[in-house]
Amino acid sequence: MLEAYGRQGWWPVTQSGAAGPTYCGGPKTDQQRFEVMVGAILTQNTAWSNVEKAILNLQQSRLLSLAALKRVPLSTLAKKIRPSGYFNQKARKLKHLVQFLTGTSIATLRRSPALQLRGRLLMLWGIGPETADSILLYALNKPYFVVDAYTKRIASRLGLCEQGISYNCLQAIFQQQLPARVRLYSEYHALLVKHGKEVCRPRPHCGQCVLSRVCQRCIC
DNA sequence: CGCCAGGGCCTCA
DNA sequence: TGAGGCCATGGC
Repeated sequence: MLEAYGRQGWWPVTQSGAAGPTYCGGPKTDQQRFEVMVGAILTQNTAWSNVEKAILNLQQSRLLSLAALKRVPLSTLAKKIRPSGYFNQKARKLKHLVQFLTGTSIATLRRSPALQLRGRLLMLWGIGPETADSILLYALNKPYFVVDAYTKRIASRLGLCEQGISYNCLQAIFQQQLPARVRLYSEYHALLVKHGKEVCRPRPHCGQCVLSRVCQRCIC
């Protein structure tokens, strides 16, 4: 996939001066780390293009910061993130994230033990395993492999697992087979998303699939 | 028009 | 623990 698609440089973040999101291969500042966490919640079961609209709204309203999100009323926040869907739920989820981050600094979070940190994230209302691992990997640079719907679909079609495999089991399969390196996990997940979006779709385009040689579902 | 998108919570067996 | 309902917008 890397040969076919090239480096993805996830997670996409906005950059002052740039028109759209940029892919710089990981967040450089606490502001970008915070933006990754917000995006991780907004993109739950939602196309990223819709998340971009919501993040742009937040940015133009000067709401894309911890302090601003703390102040803004829930109903106002919900209106701003409307394009990302599930906006009432997601507004509440962002408030819970903000409450969590108010207790510590991002620097402190990055220094704390990864396993304990994951547990604390999972305690938050609105953060499940995928969102927690996205935050851990892409915002805090902890080596957790992110499993999503694309990952499950591709892995099951390849014959690596059953369709109904649990999150933790599929994550364990990847983590047992790969060295625990942040850059590797980041790029691997991004490539799976790219492949799942464009080729290994619900109705797969096996003719253009670079994995067809090793795929059990391929009829070619 | 229907399907799908980088889930998670709640309820009920 | 697992299946099912619910949350909601926008692109194709």
